[in-house]
Amino acid sequence: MNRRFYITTPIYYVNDVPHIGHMYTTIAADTMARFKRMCGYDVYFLTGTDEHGQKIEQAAAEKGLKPKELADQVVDRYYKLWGKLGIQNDSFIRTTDNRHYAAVQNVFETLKKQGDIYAGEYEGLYCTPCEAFWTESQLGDGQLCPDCGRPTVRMKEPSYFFRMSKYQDMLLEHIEKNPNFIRPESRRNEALAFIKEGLKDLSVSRVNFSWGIPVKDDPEHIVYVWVDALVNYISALGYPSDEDSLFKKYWPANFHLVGKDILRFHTVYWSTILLALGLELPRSVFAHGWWTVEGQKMSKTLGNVVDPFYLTDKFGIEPVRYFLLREVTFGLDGDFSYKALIHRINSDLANDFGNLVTRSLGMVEKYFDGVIPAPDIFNGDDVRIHTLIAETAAQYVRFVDEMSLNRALLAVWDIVGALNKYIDEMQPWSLAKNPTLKGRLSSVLYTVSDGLLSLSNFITPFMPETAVKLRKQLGMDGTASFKDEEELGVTRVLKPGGKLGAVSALFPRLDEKDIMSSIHDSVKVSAGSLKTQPAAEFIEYKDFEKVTVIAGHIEGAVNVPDSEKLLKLSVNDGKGVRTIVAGIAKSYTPEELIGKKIAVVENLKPAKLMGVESRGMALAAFDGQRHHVLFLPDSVPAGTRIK
RNA sequence: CGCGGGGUGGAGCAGUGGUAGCUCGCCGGGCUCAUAACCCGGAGGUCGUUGGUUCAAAUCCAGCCCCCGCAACCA
Repeated sequence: MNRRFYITTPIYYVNDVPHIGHMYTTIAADTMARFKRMCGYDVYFLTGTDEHGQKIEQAAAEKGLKPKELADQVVDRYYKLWGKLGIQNDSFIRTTDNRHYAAVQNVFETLKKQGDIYAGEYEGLYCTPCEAFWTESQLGDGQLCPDCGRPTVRMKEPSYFFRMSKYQDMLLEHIEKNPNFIRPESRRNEALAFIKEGLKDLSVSRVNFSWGIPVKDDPEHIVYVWVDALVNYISALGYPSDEDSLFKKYWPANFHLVGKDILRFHTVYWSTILLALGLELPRSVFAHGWWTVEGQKMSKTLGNVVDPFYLTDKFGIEPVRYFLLREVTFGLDGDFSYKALIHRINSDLANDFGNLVTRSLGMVEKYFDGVIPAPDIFNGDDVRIHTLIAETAAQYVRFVDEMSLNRALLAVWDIVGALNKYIDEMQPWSLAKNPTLKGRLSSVLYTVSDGLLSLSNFITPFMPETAVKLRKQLGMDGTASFKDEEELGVTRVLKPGGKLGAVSALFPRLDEKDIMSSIHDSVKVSAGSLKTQPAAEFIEYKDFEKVTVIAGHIEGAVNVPDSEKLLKLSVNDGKGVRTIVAGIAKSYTPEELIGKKIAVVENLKPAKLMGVESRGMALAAFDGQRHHVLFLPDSVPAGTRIK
C-alpha cells in the first residue's frame, strides 16, 4: 500500500481577504490531512496564494501600491488566519516565490520546445474581470461573459497557444476509466460534457499587462494566470529542478480540493498540461459547493461576507470546524446561519457529546475515585457497544477517504447516541448502590470510558484540540496516532488503573438569545478589513443639488416583453410623460403601481434597457429580498422638486 | 428551448431499485449519573405532477408544473 498522501487546496487569489469559503476549503483539507497523518501516512498538505494577473495590477494601482505590496498585505491575512485556525499545512506557496517563478518559465519552455506551445494570434472575446477568453458559441447574443455576465471585448493580440485539443481524447479516456478522478459525480458529468463539446487550443500568454511571469525568451508575453497558478501544485514540490525529491515522493496528488467554480481549470486545463508534460494526473479532483449566508448569496455589496476571524473569536475554532464539516453534505451547497451554528453547538457538541463525557467520567470519579476500573466479564450489552465502535470505525474510514466528511461525523455521532443510551439502560448509578454488583459496574464504566477514547480518536482530525482535551481527561497524554486505519477500530485499549485528569465540560452550552443579540449589536458580518470601501465621506450641498429628484405620477405600467425584472413606467413629471424602466417587476405588479406618486430622479442620463429607453430613475429601497418603492402622498403635484 | 440548483412530515435536510429516515419543534412517558442534560414512545408524509420501465420506483426514463440563484435586464 502506498503510504504517502498529498493534498492541496486551491491557491487563493489575493484580490480578496479570506472569507468563510476559503476557510471551509482549507479546514476540509486540513481535516483530511490530519486523518491521514493519524493513520500513519506520510502527508504533504499544500495551500498558498495566487498573486499575479491584471486584476491585482489594477487593484494595486488604485490603492497606490505595487502589486507585490498589495499581495504581501493580503497574504499576511491568510498567514494569520491559518495560524489562528491551527491549519497544519506543510508548505505555503505564493506564485511570487522564486521556486514557482522559475518552474512556470521552465514548464512553458518545455512545452514550447516540444511543440505543444506555439506562437499565434488571438482574436476573440475577452472578459477582463474573469481573465478568460470565450468563443462566439459560448456567448449569447449580448456577448456577455457566461461566468460573470459582464460585457466581453473583442481582442486581437499576439499570443502563445497550448495544444489542448491534442490531448482531448487522452483526457476523455482517463476520465472514463477513472470514475473517482472527478467528484462528485455531477461535476464529472459536467466536465465530460464540456470536453465533448470539443477542446480548442488554449491561449496561454497575454501581452496587455505586465504583473505576472514573463515567457523566458519573449518577455513581452506574460504567462496566462491559470497556467501560472495551476503549476503551483508541482512547483511547490520542486518540479522541475534538481531539488525535486518532494516531487518524486508525493506526486501525483491524491486530492486537489477545489470549489465548484474552478472545476474546469483543474479537470481540463491542468490535466492536459500534465498530460503534455508526461506527468501523472492527480488521483482525484474534488469540487465542493458554496456557502450562502442566512439564505443569501455571499457578496461584498450585500455586506454579508462572514469574517472568519470574528466567527472563530466568538464561537471557538473547533465548534466552527465541526459546524462547517457537519452541516452540509460535502460537495453540495450549504447555508451558514448563526442560528444553525448555535443549534449544532448546543445539540451535538454540548448536549450529546460533551454531556456524555461529563456524565461518564463523573461516575468514574464518584464510584472509582477517578481510576479507570478493570472490567469484569463483558456481557452482550457491552459487546454490542464494542462491535458498534469497530463497525463504525470501518464506515468512518471509508467516508473520510471519499471526502464524505459529514457522513463520517454522522457515523461518529451514532456512537455518541449509543453510549448515551447504553448508560441509561445499564443504570450504573443503580449498580453502584449494590456492592455485589461492583464487577458489573466496572465493566459498564470501563466500556463507556473506552468508548470515549474511541470517540476522541475519531474526532481528532475534525477537532484536534478537543480530542487532546478528552484524552487528558481520560488520563492519557499526547495525540492519537495509529499504524493504520484498522488499528483505529480496535476497542478495549484503554488501560485500567489509569487516573483520570481533571474533568471539565468540553463545550459549554450557548444561550441563543444572548448570542444572537450580541451578534446583531456588533459587527454581525464583516467584509474583511481591506478597507476596500472608502469611509463615508461628506459631499457638498452643491453636489447633492446636481441630482434633481421630483415627484412623478405613474400613468401607465407594463412589463417589458421578455424581461423578468423590468417594468416600463409612463410617468408624468408635470411637464409631460416620460418612460422610466425600473427593475422592480419581482416586487410589484403593474396594476399596483398605476396611479401612484413616486420619487423620480429627473436628470439621469437616459439609457437603454432591453431595447427600451429609460429616462430617469424610480427610487426604491432594496433590502436584499425585495424592492420598496418610495411612494409619495397623492397630494404632491407631479413635478414637485424633492430635496 | 440561456446556465445552474432544488421540490421528501410544521421547519431544515438525508436518502442511486427492495418495509420512507435524520435533526429541530410539538405531545406523552422514563431516569436522576450529567452541561435544564440524557433515554423511550407518539402524532405528523399520496416523496411537486403525469405517464413509462420493472416482480418492485423518492430512486431509472420521458413530459409537464412550481421555487431559488446567476445572467440576459439593477439607471
